[in-house]
Amino acid sequence: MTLRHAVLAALLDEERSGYQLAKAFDMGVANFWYAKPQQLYAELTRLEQGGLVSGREVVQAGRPNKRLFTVTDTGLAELEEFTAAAAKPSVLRDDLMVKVQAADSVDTDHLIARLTERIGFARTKAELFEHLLRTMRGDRSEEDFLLHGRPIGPYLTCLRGLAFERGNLDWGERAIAVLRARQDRPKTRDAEGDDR
Amino acid sequence: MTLRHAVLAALLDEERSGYQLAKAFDMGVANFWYAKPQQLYAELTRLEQGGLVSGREVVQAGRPNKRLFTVTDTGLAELEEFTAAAAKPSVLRDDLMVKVQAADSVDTDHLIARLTERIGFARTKAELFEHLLRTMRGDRSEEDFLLHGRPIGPYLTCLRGLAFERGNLDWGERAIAVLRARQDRPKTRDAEGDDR
DNA sequence: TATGACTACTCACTTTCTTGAGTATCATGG
DNA sequence: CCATGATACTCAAGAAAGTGAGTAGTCATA
Repeated sequence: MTLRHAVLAALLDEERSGYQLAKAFDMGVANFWYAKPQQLYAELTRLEQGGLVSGREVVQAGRPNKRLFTVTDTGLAELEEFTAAAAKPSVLRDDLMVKVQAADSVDTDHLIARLTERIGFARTKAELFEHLLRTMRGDRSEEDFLLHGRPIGPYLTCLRGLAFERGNLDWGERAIAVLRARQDRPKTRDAEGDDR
Repeated sequence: MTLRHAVLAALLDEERSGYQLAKAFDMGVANFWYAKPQQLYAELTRLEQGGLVSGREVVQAGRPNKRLFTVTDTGLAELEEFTAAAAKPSVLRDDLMVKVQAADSVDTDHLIARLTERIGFARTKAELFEHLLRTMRGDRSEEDFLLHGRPIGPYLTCLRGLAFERGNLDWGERAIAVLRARQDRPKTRDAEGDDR
């Protein structure tokens, strides 16, 4: 039930509409969580019913009206409580890992294709994060921003996101190099005969 | 529906019982996926019904009998197909990120406590992975293993797991340092009054 | 003038994940 | 001799997450 808290956290520094949230959570700009629009609208409804956020209708000319949501004091209290409780250890849960785990039994070219995809994706995201970080800190240095800038939460999660994507990148390149090298020289020494 | 494939991948290099799988997936030794015992038993049943794995009863003295599962050719084909399809971009989905995202509105000491927990956890896992890697490669060097050793899949995923945990570690320490420094000097310069 | 793209959102449904409880046997230690 | 813990699983229920399809108006492009 963390989507709930992720939404609260996303509304903290600015009131937003469901649609805006949807954009952010879908594009992965919200580097700390991911969700589909439908989930967000549903969650916002629940949060509003529970009094954790409050929405106000904004009438717009030339486009549909929208509802902007803000976190209430109850919502803040909920977040506080959530933070006070132990976080569950994060686990990597990743399609690509499963595929690589099966590397010995599966077509190497396919695998390299998947890794290449991932590298491209990681590179794009890394650039996006770098851009976001620059935007957040404006003209000051990173050290300066980390000490005095605001909001610091999004900056820190963005840093993690960036490191994560760089990790994807490095690992992906390494894995491809390894798989290629093994492809060129399929069997040597101890790898003779069998496998499965 | 990737648990399905994760189970197949885990059965590749050795036949295993549901119980063994459960241990591995629960402890996070299976660094590429995570699942509860009940899920695994359920999944194994489904896989067997679909003919993707086959189980054989092993009668044991002094303890309950168990069923060991192997991947069938159909199962291998399924994995192959799975690998051929594009992987969905992995996303960080992590309680702790949500908490840090809310850093500006939430108690800093709580947050530091959560980060400290995570660091401890990451350190343990990193050591576990290092140990696993050493065990897998035996007395040879990493380069040597990467080129000639087997199975290579688990080694590669383990490398990713290790890098990931090191990333957690570094980031966690950085974040704590930042939060502490800001706590000591809560408002300076540009941070007065307003924010963002 | 219709085609697609963007804003803004809703409904209904399915799959997946998580939780809690329960069964049964054997080995170990106090 | 009784408690604890490991092995080896099953059943049932619920919460969370994900999917597909649909509505409806506006705007720019072709």
